[in-house]
Amino acid sequence: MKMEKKPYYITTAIAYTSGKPHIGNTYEIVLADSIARFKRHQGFDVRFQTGTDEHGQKIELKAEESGITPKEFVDNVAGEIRRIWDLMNTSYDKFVRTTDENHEKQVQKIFKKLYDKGDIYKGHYEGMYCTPCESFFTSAQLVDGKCPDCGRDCQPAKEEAYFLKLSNYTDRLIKHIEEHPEFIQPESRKNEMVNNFIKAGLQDLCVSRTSFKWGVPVDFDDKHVVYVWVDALSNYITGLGYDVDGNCEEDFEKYWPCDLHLIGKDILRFHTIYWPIMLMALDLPLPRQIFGHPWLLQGDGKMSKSKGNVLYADDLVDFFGVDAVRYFVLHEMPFENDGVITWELLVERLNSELANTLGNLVNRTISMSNKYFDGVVDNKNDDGGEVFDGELKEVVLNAAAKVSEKMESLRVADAMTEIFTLFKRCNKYIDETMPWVLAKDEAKKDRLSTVLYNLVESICIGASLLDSFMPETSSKILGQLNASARELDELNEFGKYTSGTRVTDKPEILFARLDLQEVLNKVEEMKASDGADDISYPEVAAKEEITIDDFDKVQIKVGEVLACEPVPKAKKLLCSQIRVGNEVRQIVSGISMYYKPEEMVGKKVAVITNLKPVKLCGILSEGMILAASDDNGNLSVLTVDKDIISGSEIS
RNA sequence: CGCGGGGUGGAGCAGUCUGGAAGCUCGUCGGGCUCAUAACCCGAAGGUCGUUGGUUCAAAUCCAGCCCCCGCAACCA
Repeated sequence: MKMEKKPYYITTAIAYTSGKPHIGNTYEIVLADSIARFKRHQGFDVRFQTGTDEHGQKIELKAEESGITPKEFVDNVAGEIRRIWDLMNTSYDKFVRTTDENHEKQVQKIFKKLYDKGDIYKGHYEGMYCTPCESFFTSAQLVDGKCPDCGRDCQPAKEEAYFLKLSNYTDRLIKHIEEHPEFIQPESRKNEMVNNFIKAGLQDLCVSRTSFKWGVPVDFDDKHVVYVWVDALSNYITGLGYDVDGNCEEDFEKYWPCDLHLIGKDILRFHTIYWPIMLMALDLPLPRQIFGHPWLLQGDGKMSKSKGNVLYADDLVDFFGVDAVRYFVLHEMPFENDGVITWELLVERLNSELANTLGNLVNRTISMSNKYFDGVVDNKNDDGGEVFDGELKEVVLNAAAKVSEKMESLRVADAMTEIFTLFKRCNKYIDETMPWVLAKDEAKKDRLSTVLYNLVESICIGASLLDSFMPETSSKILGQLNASARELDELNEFGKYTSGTRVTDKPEILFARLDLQEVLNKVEEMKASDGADDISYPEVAAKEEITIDDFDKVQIKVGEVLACEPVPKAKKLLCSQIRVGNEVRQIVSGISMYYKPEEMVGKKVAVITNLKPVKLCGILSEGMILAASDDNGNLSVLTVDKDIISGSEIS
């Protein structure tokens, strides 16, 4: 009788559809995919869900800028995201969109139910409000009492809003976390959540907005739309066919509670506090585990278009192939700390592990089989009286258990290391047994055949294990060996490869070595061609028209920088002494990221001289140096074209 | 004293929770081998584990102070 498969439900966070996902976003889905695939190999009935979060003001605005409807906008981006997920060969079972009709309907019902239960109540969101921007800010966010976005005045305002009451459930949540140590992973994050947020006292969560329309409407109060969290987090249950009224689909009964929510560390708070509380309010069981993975950073940390170091999955795939990219993000990411991805590192990994260790192993094994036995791999059971076979088999037969052990604690990178240990052992075995020497001795023919059989069999086991992480490579290898994939529980037996099978006579190179310099050159070319048709001029919101009299209120003069030094304790500020005519002013400017103090000295710059002095970081600033800046983090101070005496008025 | 993360051979990291001979990949040097994708295998050099002090028979690991780096927040007049 066949055992009923145990269900296993894994999700990624749903991706926000404000733009094309970069390699960091892609990391999460690949990580989830490797776990999902492995669980399937372990015999679980896996449900793997991902999707897109498509509502919100930002999307409403972006769509407006592009002159299309929000729905058209998110359809585009969601399609793009799905294309990349598919390109990465991820095996999700369900792609949920928060604009799905069913999702929206259930979100409304969830909202209503929580309202009826009293877990959601109507209140007021208070803060400083900028009318033109339709945005609330806390007073701390304001810049000199003005809107940080547009610089205009803000008024204290109250907006009607619905709130999720958290206090009803915090005790239960703390208890749950304490009783389920595996609930929040990695563990270092657990303490952060409990100590920093839960025990510090939770503020009720604002769950509706009236300031934009692109969202799920609150059906009993049409001024409001449901704000991000109730909408987005619900996807984990609506995607399974959850129904508030109890008419849930079979999938929901089968797969909920979720076994693993895989998310970025930045949204751990929402998943470990608000989401469980929502579930408690709905009388649903909590997910078993939430894992906040680290971030994949690019190059020297910051990514910016001007530096050209934003990496996208599809570009990387063009260069290296899907599995090399999967290998990189899965194997080169530290478990808890952020990882770094660069072209240099990718090339290095590709060459050393994939091309040298794995690709070359498969290639040399197949070549020898062809050379010595016309491709036929026979097990003659001749160990040549040596210990090497036993040592090889021990490593090979232990691999599956070791991989499983690592995967149990979600140590995906370590699991892959175990597989490569197997392949490295195979390379060593070749050196130990020296098939080319055996080939010269007719009497050693059976031994030679056995050696090659052992290699092929070992590679089959390794390739089968590799399937969860690099599915395409796994099937390529097995294809070349004319072998079929094996399930995990078949990997603890050596000798399942059918003796007498013929391997391919045309071994395909699995991973070609790449020359770093060539890759870097191509990357430059790519950037250049991207840049050519993609110069993005800064988009600066137009200000209202002014008269010459308005302009005349501003006094600008030429000032010569006499001295300049950094402001202690301030990161961005430089303090300059500037001669303006016959006076010397002290001016503080936020330019230290772009100019060294000594570079400033001697420059003749444009200075606004009749600006009300203020203190910045405790230092008096009597004016302002004019500078231009773009969206890509470049800044340039204005200087005079021909030499002219300091103090000259600019008009 | 804003919040957080980190400082381990030339580079990138693991090990830190649960003290007990300092490990992995790349690079360098030497050797072996020629089946293979200038690949593979073996060996070596190279680290007072940021710093100071404490606990201990024993500290990269636990405790306290300090220094430096990176995000975020704040200062971009």
